Amino acid sequence: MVKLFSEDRRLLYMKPVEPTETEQRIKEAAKQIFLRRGFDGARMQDIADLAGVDKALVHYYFRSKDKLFALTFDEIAGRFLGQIGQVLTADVPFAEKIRLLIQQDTSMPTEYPLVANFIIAELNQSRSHSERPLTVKPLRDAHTLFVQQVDREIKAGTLRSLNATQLLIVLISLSLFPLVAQSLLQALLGLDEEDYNAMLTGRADDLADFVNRAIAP
Amino acid sequence: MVKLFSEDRRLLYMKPVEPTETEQRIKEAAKQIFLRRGFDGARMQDIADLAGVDKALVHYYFRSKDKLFALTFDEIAGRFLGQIGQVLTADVPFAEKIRLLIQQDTSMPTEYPLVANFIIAELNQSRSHSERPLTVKPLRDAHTLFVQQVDREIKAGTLRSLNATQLLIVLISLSLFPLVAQSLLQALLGLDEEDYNAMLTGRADDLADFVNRAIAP
DNA sequence: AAATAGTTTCACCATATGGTAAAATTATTT
DNA sequence: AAATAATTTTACCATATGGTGAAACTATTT
Repeated sequence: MVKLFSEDRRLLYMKPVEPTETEQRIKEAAKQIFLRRGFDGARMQDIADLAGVDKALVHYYFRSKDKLFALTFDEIAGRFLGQIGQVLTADVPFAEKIRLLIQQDTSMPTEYPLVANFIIAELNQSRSHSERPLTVKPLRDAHTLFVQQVDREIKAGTLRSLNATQLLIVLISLSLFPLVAQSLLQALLGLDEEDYNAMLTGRADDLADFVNRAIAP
Repeated sequence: MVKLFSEDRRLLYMKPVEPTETEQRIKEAAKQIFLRRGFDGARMQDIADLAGVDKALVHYYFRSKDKLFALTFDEIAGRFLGQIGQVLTADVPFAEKIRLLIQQDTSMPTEYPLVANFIIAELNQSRSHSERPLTVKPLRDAHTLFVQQVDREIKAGTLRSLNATQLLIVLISLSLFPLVAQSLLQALLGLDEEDYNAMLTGRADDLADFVNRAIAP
């Protein structure tokens, strides 16, 4: 039996064999480093160190920094956007959906703000997006669904007439900005991290109430 | 007459003589580069090129990348935060203030999103803030004033009872997030830059209306 | 005009960094 | 157990990058 592509299987664009444990460790390390430092700030050496392997191994498994980054970015962004999309398309009453959207973001593991921030920062550097709009595709569908639901509710008279897309932007803004701009807001409000997080906790209900008042017929 | 500090006057922490035209060009170039690429992505060479001078001159005037960045950051952040603070403390009716807050952000020169983004990104890298909380001081005052105004309005019955700080966060979120996360939202909504900007334009009135409904007694 | 001070350019350095070839080692096949 | 393939380590390389000293040049003083 002939083995094609020997010595190089990690580079193929087909699902390779089981990912080694090493490979996983490197991936996880890459995630941590890229998340915290961004593409430009990340060092292949740091990733290797965190994974406890030699730098050459990182290249062995992922070829280049760009490739490793692309992979990492897609994974992070995919999960993140998937979550948002899921809520957006969830089959729950509208008022509840608002609470969910906001709550999910403000009650997430510590990593979440990093994630939101990372995605936005790297998208803005246009390093990641242009070639891979795929990640965002499911979100676009979510958008469509959301607009439909809003329009339905408007027709049903349970919502005042408004632009669904604008509402969506409002909701995402309210839920994500406090995470993305945590450092800025902390400074502005004069809060340390603990106080700030305390302030975010339990905010969902108030915010949902806030929004519901604004969109009531 | 003895001249102290010869050959080195640019490095003193006292207001030096007139800033040279060259010095200004370098500062402006630094602003552009740092704004677009961030600290890690910025290259001293690029700054020099953009300013049309030799790289050594950049160091002559500003010593190190860190120093140049610190200077640039303070200037950018100072102006930006100052603007927000100004609106926050402006002596206008409350409803109007909301419109102003939102409008100023959505009707600014193209540079504005970059600025907001830059500040948040660099603050998050904690590269800039910890040593220089100064920049944010005026904003803290603005915060205090804003809270007072809201509380006054609540007592006067023109506002329903709510947490002023939370309201402030809402307002800033609504105005800044669409700028900060433009790339993300564009992708999500499937809009190109032109469409996106069109969507933002004229949004202020609707948003003000939105908020006013939410906070009406 | 000589001297001094300030500005700009040139030629470099040291180090950091992404990346690689090849040897060494450890599975896996046959 | 030989042979083959996959993994890991070692020792590098080329280039990019922040930074600097000194020469060259231009203003300013005296």
